[in-house]
Amino acid sequence: MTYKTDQRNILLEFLQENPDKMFSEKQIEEILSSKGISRSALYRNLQALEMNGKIKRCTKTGSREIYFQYVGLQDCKSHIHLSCTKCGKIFHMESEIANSIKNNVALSQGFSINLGETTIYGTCKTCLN
Amino acid sequence: MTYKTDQRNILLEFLQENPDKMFSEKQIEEILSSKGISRSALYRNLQALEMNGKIKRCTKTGSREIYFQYVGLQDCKSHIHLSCTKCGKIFHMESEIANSIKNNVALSQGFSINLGETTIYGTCKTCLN
DNA sequence: ATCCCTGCAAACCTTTTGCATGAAT
DNA sequence: ATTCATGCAAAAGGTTTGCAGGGAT
Repeated sequence: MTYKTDQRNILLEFLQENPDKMFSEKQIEEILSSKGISRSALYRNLQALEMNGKIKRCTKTGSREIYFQYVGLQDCKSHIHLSCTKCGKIFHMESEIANSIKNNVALSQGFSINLGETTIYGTCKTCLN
Repeated sequence: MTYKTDQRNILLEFLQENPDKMFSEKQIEEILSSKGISRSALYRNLQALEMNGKIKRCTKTGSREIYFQYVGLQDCKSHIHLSCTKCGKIFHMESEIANSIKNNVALSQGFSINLGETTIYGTCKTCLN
């Protein structure tokens, strides 16, 4: 189905080494330009990674740019994502908390939360200080 | 400083009437095209509204588009939205439940939820049957 | 009268696509 | 041998900008 290529490895390794940081396409291209990866390959691979749920695209408040963040390290279908609107980072909510919220909402609202699809917006611990 | 124009009123009224929903620029343009607003005016006014903190730009998981959401109403800042992915309806979570979730997440994750900005996805009571 | 806003079109920037070549399987 | 990915360049799409005319104050 998919072949392993140098360009893919370069991109994946870079993203995996920086799982908590956010990069715009521009930044990624700049950083990886020396390693030999064309813009079209970059776009195509970013798309593929997004389809596979390995990366997420998001925005920062105040910025008009789109950022990518690696979220492939955990099983994202059983977690709620916490997205900080200040710095743009995405965090995984502990699954115990997520499940207790799910049960709470199911009981009180009759609404069944799809954990993997929902993102909660707010301000993260670091940005609160 | 700023003048009140027909175009601005059209856009603002539209957004205020749909405070829970997210619209792409394309959608807004399509909806408002009949009312007479040019694309450049739309872009400029969206930018201005964003600067004033009246609207937010955000992304949907899986979509490559940018969406705008009106967050200027006091009312919407105090509740979480529940969006049913089956029928598309949007519900307002009871504020008691929303607040208990907010406190729960603050304590356990150190993350301060912005209630008005977050939408939880899942299936509503009616669609579960 | 003095700004500011609009609409148009051009410019600009970002992303996608077609195609031939080369690599992975 | 077949299939897929790449790089290039062109095309397509999205956003910004300069400017002249028209409104808002």
